[in-house]
Parts: sequence; structure tokens; C-alpha cells
Amino acid sequence: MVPGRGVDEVMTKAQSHVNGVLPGEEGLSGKELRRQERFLAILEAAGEAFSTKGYHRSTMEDVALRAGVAVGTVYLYFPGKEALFVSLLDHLAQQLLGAVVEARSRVQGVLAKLGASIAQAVRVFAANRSQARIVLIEAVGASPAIDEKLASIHTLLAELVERDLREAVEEGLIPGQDLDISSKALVGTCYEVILGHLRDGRPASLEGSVPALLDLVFRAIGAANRRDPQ
Amino acid sequence: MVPGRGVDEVMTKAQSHVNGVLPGEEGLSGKELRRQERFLAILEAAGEAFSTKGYHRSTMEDVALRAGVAVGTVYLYFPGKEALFVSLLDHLAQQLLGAVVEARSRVQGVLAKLGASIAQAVRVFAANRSQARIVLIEAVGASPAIDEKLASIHTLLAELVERDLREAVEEGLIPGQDLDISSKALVGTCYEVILGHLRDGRPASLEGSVPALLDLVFRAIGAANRRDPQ
Amino acid sequence: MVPGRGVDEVMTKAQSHVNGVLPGEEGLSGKELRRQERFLAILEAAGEAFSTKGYHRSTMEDVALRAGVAVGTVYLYFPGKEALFVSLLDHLAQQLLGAVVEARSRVQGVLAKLGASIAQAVRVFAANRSQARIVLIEAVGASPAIDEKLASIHTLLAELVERDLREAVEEGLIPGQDLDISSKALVGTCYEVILGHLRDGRPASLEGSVPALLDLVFRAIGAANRRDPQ
Amino acid sequence: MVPGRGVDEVMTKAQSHVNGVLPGEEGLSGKELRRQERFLAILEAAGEAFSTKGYHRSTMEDVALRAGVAVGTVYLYFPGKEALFVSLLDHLAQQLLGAVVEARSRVQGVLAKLGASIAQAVRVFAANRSQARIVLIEAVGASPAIDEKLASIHTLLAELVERDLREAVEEGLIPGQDLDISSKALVGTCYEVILGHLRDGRPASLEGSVPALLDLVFRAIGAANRRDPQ
DNA sequence: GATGAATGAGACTTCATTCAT
DNA sequence: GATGAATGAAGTCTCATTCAT
Repeated sequence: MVPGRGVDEVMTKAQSHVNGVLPGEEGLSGKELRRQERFLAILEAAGEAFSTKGYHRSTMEDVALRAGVAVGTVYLYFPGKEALFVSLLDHLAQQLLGAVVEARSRVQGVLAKLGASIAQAVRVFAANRSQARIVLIEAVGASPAIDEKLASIHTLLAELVERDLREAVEEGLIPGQDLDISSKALVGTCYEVILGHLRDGRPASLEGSVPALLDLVFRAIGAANRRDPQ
Repeated sequence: MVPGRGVDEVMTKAQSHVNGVLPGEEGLSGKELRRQERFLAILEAAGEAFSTKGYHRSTMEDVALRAGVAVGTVYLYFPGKEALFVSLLDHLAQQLLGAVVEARSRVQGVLAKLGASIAQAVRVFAANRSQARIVLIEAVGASPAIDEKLASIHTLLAELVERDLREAVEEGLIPGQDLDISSKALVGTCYEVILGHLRDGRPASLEGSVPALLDLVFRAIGAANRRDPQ
Repeated sequence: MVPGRGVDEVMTKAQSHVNGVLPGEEGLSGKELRRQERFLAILEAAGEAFSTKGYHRSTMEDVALRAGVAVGTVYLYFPGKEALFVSLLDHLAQQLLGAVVEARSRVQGVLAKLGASIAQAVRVFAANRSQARIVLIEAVGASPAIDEKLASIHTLLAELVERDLREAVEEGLIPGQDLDISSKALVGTCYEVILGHLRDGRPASLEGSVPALLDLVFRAIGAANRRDPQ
Repeated sequence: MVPGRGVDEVMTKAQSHVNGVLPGEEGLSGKELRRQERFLAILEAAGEAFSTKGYHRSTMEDVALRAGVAVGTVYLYFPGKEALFVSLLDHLAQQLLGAVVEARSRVQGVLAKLGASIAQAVRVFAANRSQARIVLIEAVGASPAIDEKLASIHTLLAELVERDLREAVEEGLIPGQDLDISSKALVGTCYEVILGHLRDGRPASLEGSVPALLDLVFRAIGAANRRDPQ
């Protein structure tokens, strides 16, 4: 049995399916390269704007100015404001998943991988408050389409956690439990901890909370001892 | 020592201080009664509108129509759209706190009270999806002022949980732990579970999840056995 | 020949015709007296409001509050905001004319009466900046009906001046001239001098300007010497 | 000594400083030219609307329709309705000053220049009743910001007159006098004469009044004989 | 007569999106 | 492809006026 395979396959798949906005980076002609750059510049500009002023209070001109392009140009890359935000969410979800996959690959054992995932997710958001704001605050309730995207990200994360948990149960590492509840609890816990961090504005404090967070999480799912989960 | 006293005092205070929008219900003259009724009608209309179409997609006309009054009338009761939403949040927070206080009064022991609080909170939202949508989705990121109000509600809830936890630790019912993290975890867990329920649309399923949710929560905080927590 | 008679007859007529808003003050029953008082209270409140915030920026509620009555009550005394302003202008014109008539009665000779009129008009406005603001600034361009009223006041004043001038010409006190121009010049001169005073905000300076103003005016109409105009 | 220099320097300065809305007309690229045209079209449309319906009764849509553009376009050129009016006043003041400067350049001697200024100012307004309405009626009391602009125009005109008068006094052409009063009297006289013209609606009559007006003005300031003022 | 809550038409302004250059 | 001027629909809020109490 290859511990952790299940999740990682899904994540890799998830990562590449997202929506084709990032068509890989090899073999680009000059033109495609320029397009790629602009695409990312606009996406980042949108990230800045949305995280600073919020989705509804940001205008397409805000985004264009930050990206150093004209308003019309934004529409050459994205069909509209809503789609731009959806793409931005995709982009951020990608980055998050990428970092998590990488973190998982460095440890062995389902529970270690789960812990690494959680720790990494928290760290990513701790390191980038704008991203956190966008995903946790600005995207929520912004529009039906955006909500849907956000829900799909939440669902994806919960499913990944659930998969790890299922594997852990199968391996006898944790007791049987309502996996749906447990996975949501883990996601929601991370959500709220990061949110608290965003609100207080205490700078690096989140990093320090990671051990306590992991302790709590492992206790919650019934893992004997997180310090030696393997 | 009177278990649970600390929290309940705070909650009652919180409840009554909120912001004076509901000046009590006894001894109202005809006019004051009419005003009270209209106030609530508009608040409920706002609840309907905001939960259905979202804050930014609802117009003051939507609210007025649902309340059966003219647009100008809404402005006789609330200074503006944002203030209307803030009042609505206050109102909903009040209701939630009231239900929780009541539920707590029916059981003995800190952990039982904590469990009753969580169960009740989840049930309130399960019974009223609109309220849940407003508080958990539509209010998030709606505007700086609304965000602030929402944050104050989150903080209040987390503090209440933290107070129970502290008491439980002091009484030796649960081991020492990072109470900040634990309280946030509990709030976030409820948040995500309710959110999942909102998204799926499975009607009464949330009720059924309460036992599993409580099991998980008590495990997370290290309570020996939730069925007999004292 | 009775110098000055012509004008004074007209003024007295003008005063009583204005528009019947002040139905005399003798023989009022208690009810009529109360009505009279409220009428004046509202008129004065309107004067305060309009001179402070301007016609368009004053609301009927502003007026009602200052008058110490309810909004609806204002409508019991005046058919609407515009009519209220028109009545206010009438009222102020009345006061001005009354003061002028009184000043004229104290001197002999057309030119002396003309000089006394001008001096008195300037003094009235100097003493009451609000009145000046209303007549010279806030009423201008406020609405077609108000404009018309204002024009009628201007015309009345110009006609009165013209009548004095005509008499002076007939009496050989001043040379023949375009009386229409001369009378307008006199009115406009007063207008601008008072306006300058309103703008600068120099308190009592206007009083001091009266002699220079009269000198200029008498020079303008060709009177030999204002100090001994007869 | 170069008679009239003082005033003309000031006027030219005043003219060019006004507020940069008309950035000169030479060397415009196609785009700048188009912008300039639109700017003027909107300004003229505003002039039409404001002079016809008054400031408060004109809507931005009125202005846009008359200019043949969309409402939003107006906001590309002016930050708001009030600023639009202020710009319009600037524009009209510019035109007036330009015409006056030109008229002054055609005669020699302070008093001749003063007379030419007055005559030209009256003629400009006589030829363009809309402009006159805007400056003399609609702008008055329209809003604090507009009032301020209007006051600055009044002050500018009075100062220019005062400068001429001072020069005339220095040259011994007129006797010493209260120059502040005299200059205001001249401005006010013109004001009222033009206003009377606006109200009667007698078409070309104003032109005919100019000689009588000048006679009066020169008499007022004590100039020996206006037909040969030098 | 007096009140003031209710009305609803209407204004200003914003901003996502389009399209001629 | 890129630009950014132009568009115009839509939203919030104000306030003169009415009318039930």
C-alpha cells in the first residue's frame, strides 16, 4: 500500500484541470510568452485591487492601472470582472495546492501528510495576507458565480482531507468517525484561525500557532499522538 | 463555584447592550408599537432580500417592496443601506444569543453548557437558512462597516467559547491547551459545517450531524466523554 | 406743490397692497392672534433657514423646526415652499418700505427724501445681514415665481427712485437725464455696495460708507451739492 | 507714463490664470482637438440648460442631451454638476475679459479705456442674454462654491474699475473720492441696467442706453465731460 | 387645527462594458 | 492587439407634499 497516493493523485489532477488558464510554460513563442506575462500581470493586479478595496469597491480601471494596461486590454484576457475574479481564485487555489502537494511529498505516512498539508496551508496564507483576504473574505458572497467557485474550492479541500482521513481510518491510525463532519471541521478550523489572524493584524503570530493547531486537529480526529504519527 | 456563570453573564450583557434597536417591548404606546412593527417588518424584509439576492444585488427598493412600504420610509428607520445591514446583523446576533442562553439554562455543568450552546447554534441556523446565509455569506466582505460588525460577532462567539473552555480547564474537565486556538477551532468548525449544509441544500440533515459534531468537538478539546462530560 | 408726495403715496399703497398676508393688527380675536403669531414665527423661521443655508438647501423641516411647529403646520399657513419664500420676500419688502417711508417723513425736499431713502435702505440691510442675504442672494434665481417677485421689488424700488428724480427734474434741482438709467443706477449701486459688505463680512463698515455713497449718488444725478440739495 | 497699463496687465494676467480649462489652442493633436471640442460643447450645453431652466432645475441629463453626449461623458470632462457650473462661469468671465481687453486697446487714455470697458461689458451681455442670465441670475446663491466663484468675478471687476479710477485720480482727471464705493457703484450700475434689460425683454434697447449710461457714470465719478475725457 | 409618518418621483453619480482608432 | 473615451443602465438617497390620527 502506498500511503497518501489517493490524495496526491487527486490534487495533481485538480491542479491541472482547474480551467486551463495556465497552459503550461514550456514551448511558448514570443507572442504567447508576452500574453502569458500580461495574463499574470492582470491577475496579480486584480489580486492587489480586490484584496485592498474588496471586489465590489474595485473597478476594472483600478485593476488595469495596477497592471499597467488599458481597461480594454483586461477584456482581451478575461470576459468580464466576474470571470476575472473566478480566474484569480483558480490561480490562488492552484498555488495553494501546489505548495501543499510539495509539502506532502516531503513526509511519509497519511497523518504526517495530512499534518503537513494543514501546516503548509496555514503558512501560505500567513505569508500572504492578500491572498488570504481574497479567498476568505472578498470572494465570499461576491456573486453567484464566484460563490460557486469558492464552494468548489472548499469542497475540494474538504474532499482531500476526507480522503486522508479515510485512508487513516483504513490503516487503523484513527478511529472510525463521521468523515464528512471531521473533514469540514478541519477546514473550518483552519479557516477561522487564519481569519482571526487577518483581523488582528498580528504579523507573524500565525506561524507560532501551527503546533497548537496541529495538536488540536490530531486530538479531534482521534490520532494517538501527533508527534509520532507514523 | 457556579459552573457556567461567567459566560452567561457576559451573554446576557452582550444581548442587552447590542445597540438599543429594540427598546424593550413593554409599555408601548400605539405609535411606538406601530414604529416597532415597521422597524421589524423592514428588518425582516431586508433579511429576505439580502439572503435571496445578496447585499450588493439587493436594492433599497427590493427591501421596501418586501416590507410593503415606500423607499423613503426605509430611510425613516435606518440612515442607509449599510446601517440597515448592520442592524440586521445585530438583530440576528441577538436572536442567536437569546436561543443559546436559553439552551444553556437547561443543562448543568460547563461542558454540558458548551455542548448545548454549540448544538443550539447549529440548530438555529439549520432552522433558518436565510439567517445563516446572511451571517455566513452575504455579510462577509460586504463593506468595511459590515465587516467590522461581523468581526465583532465572531469575536464575541469565540470569547464565549473561550470562557467556557477556561472554566473547564480550571475545573480539570479538560487538559490545558491553547484556548485561543481551541475556541476559534470550535467556531470555525460550526461555521464550516453549517456552510456545507447551506451549499448542499440537504434539508434537515444538519440536525442529524449534531451528535457527530459534538463528539468531534469534545474529542478536540480533550474531554473524556461527552455523554457524561461532568 | 408738496415735494415728495408722489412717492410717498405710492409707497403707502405698495405697502398695503403687497398681498394681504398681514391683515392688519387691530381687532383680532384670540384665535386670529394666535394665527398671526404662528404666521410670523414661520416667516421668521424661513428667513433664518433661507439666509443660513440658502433656499434650495433648506428643507421644510428646517423651517418647521426653527418655527417650533410641525411640518404639516407650515402647509396650513403657506401653500408650499415657493409661496413661503414669496411671502417672506413680501414681508421683508414691507419692512424695508416702512422704514424708508418713516425716514422720508423726517426730512423736507425731494432730494433730501431721496437721500434719506437710500441711506435708510442701506442701513436696514446693514443692520440685518440675514435679510440682505435673502433679498440680494438667496432669492435670485431661486425659482421663476420667486424671481418674478424679486423683479417686482426691484421694479418698485426703481420706480420710486424714478419718481423722486422726475420730481427733482421738474423742480429744476437736477438736470434732465435718462431717468430709467439713473434710477436703475441708484438701485444697482446700493445693491452692489451692500453685497460687497455681505461678502467681506466687515461688521459696521457699511454705516460709514453712507456719506460717500450719497455724495456719489448726488454727483451722478447732477445735484449741485448734497449737503444743501434744496 | 503709459495710461491704462496697470489695468490691462492685470486683466491679461487674470485672463490667463483663470484655471487652465482652456489650455491654449495651438498645436493640438487630433485627440486633444476632439477633447477640446467636446469640452466646449458640454460647456455650451450647460450654458443653454442653466440659462433656460436655472441651475437647480437643470439636470445633468439636460446638459448631456443638449451636448449630444451620454450622461457619463459629462463626468469625463467635469467632476460634477457644481464644478461644471464653476467652469462655465470661468469660461464666461474669460470671454468677457477678452472682449474688454480688446475694446480697451482701441482707445487711448484712462477714462476712455474705462468707458470702453463699461460699454463693451454691457454690449457683450446685451448680445448674449443667456450669458447674462447665467452670470447675473442663475449663479447667484446656487451653491457655496459657485457663490465663491461669482464673488471672485465681482471682486475682479470691481478691482479693475478701481485701478482705472485710481489712475484717473492720479492724473487729475477726476477728483479724489472713495474709490471702493465708486468702483462698486459702477459695477452695480451696469449689473442693474443689464438686469433690467433681461427682465423687460426689450431686444436691442440696451445698446441704445449705453450713451446715457456712460454720461451718468462719468458724472458720478466727477469726470468733466465724457465726450472729450482725455 | 396640529402633527409627523409616509410617500415616491427624481437627481446625481458610478462603473462594467463596448468599439472606433 | 491595445487603447481609453464613450456609453447608459442602475442605485442610493433626498425632500416637498399629503393625510390619517
